[in-house]
Amino acid sequence: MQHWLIKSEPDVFSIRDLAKAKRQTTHWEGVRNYQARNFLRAMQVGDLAIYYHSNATPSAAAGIVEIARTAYPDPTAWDTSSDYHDPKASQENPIWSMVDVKLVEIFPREIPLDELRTVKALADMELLRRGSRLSVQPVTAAQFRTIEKLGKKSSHRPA
DNA sequence: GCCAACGTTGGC
DNA sequence: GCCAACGTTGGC
Repeated sequence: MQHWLIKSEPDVFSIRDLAKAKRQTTHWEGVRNYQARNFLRAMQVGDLAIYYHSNATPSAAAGIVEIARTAYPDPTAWDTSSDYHDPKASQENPIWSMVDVKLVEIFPREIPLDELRTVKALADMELLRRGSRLSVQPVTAAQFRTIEKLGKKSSHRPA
């Protein structure tokens, strides 16, 4: 099984919006970067992903989702009324892909970016690289487990 | 809202 | 194929 990290701006679609969605599942539409798209296409049903809130106050790892459907054409690409419209895309040549993701859990405690940066086990993560903008990225199983554990911790204080 | 870093576009 | 100009991302 593979592990991933996907970014969403909570003002656009937060993990709480996902919790309210039908079957707690949504289409991961709107990816318009080739590297990110190729990662979407590599996803398998059952893969797990960290749900990261970008452009947030603060930006933070917010929970976990699982891949519920492998990549298929993203219809917003050829929808002229969509914010994600791409004039080069069409039904015959979709160009862009999306997957379906299903909520697994909202962390009891969000892990802010500031804190992620202090964790040695996460030092090599793409997310933490200076200038990194990739919205869909692989993480190692070890990195995934580290973030999962941090999310369960109630606080920094001893229990 | 600012702006650094990055990806894409298009002229040549 | 180079690279300047432009648009976007995302932290702050």
